[in-house]
Amino acid sequence: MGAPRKKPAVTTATPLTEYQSYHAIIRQIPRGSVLTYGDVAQLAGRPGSARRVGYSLAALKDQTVPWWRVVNARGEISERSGDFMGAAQVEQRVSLLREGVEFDADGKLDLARYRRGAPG
DNA sequence: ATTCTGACTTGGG
DNA sequence: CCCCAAGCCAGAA
Repeated sequence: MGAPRKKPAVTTATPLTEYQSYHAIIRQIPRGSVLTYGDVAQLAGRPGSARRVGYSLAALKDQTVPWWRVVNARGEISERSGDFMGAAQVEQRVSLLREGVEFDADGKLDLARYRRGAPG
């Protein structure tokens, strides 16, 4: 074929980075509901990459992402590194409490109840 | 280019 | 209930 291919005149839409795809999913979690890291990874079509969902949140700058609605598979708020006195964990818990999510004495929430798509 | 790092999950003992 | 090993793989240095 004739003309050599050149660079597209207009920048093609950059595909979402993996992190952005996780953030897009997290943005859709309704108030008062949660999703686990594994759920987010799976919904993004990357089962097995749960860990990286957390990493994507650690790198988060976009304030519109409700990061506090993501908990681990045991219904707990995960610890992060470099979190002085667990301040970030407290912040997450308070945010969820404000949305009506209740925690038991062990600091765990009932996934069967609050996980997005769960009854009740 | 290469190496190191995780806000996790699952399965097995 | 606890602890551990393996799997995951894009970013950051």
